[in-house]
Amino acid sequence: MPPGAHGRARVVRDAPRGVGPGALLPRDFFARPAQEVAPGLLGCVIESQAPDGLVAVALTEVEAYAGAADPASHAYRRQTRRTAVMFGAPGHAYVYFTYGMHFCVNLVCLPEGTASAVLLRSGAVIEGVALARQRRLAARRGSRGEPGRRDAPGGQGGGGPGVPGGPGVSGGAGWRAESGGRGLTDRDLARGPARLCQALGVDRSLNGVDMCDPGSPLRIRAAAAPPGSILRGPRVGVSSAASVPWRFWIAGEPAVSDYRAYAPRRRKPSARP
DNA sequence: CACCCGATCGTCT
DNA sequence: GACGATCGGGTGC
Repeated sequence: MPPGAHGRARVVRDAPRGVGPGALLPRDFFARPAQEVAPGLLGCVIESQAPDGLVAVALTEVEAYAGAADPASHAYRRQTRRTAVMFGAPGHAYVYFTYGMHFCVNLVCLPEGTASAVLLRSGAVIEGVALARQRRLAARRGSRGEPGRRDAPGGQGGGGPGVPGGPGVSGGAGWRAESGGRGLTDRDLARGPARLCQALGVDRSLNGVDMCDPGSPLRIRAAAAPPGSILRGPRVGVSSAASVPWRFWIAGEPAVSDYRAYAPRRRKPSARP
């Protein structure tokens, strides 16, 4: 069973009418419910313009969150300081921090005063691959000790996984970086919401930025997914409304999260005497 | 490959 | 005081 096969179903969507490929998506594109916007975002390109360079990612997987109508949404109960951006104007980025170490980014939908958003889950890096890889590796080091060890020579002797001429899904995907790219394939650069943010250099400082502004550090350009390529299924890691099929992805794309049904974590047993 | 677990902290109850 | 819209490393089959 391929990733995300659970509950999959084909989706027919309306292409972003009147928006030529490469143009920034207009704000009114986002002034609709997230579940309508979401499939239209697949194939579109997120551009991150930072001092250290440009990274562009073509979206392959997204999830819709319907605010007040959706128990799984951060905006389900009421507006808080954290979720304020979701209640603002459409076309802006809602960035949140989770698990004490990761960022995730959403695109705000519906007009101001109402909350709805699309979580960007995965993408394929189509520009700035070297920078994206550098950021991913840096984040990896930072999260877990091991500060030293810069490019331990060690050689990748051992019985490396090899995988020389495997049936590459999209050409040469799957090759590892020569130095230090231990196990980090192109496919994994922006696969998963937190990894996507790492690759793009997205953090708290970008919360609220306007994705429709050409001068913004984070922008989104129109592009089409292959016709008939969009599938949908339940959202990942969602504890409520788990059966709502508001996760959308591009069929056959390597850069899509593995499907994991929600499972409550076990709590640390209280060591009481 | 499947499953388990630890890291780590802002947010809400 | 719990618990995530997660990730990555480890273990064990």
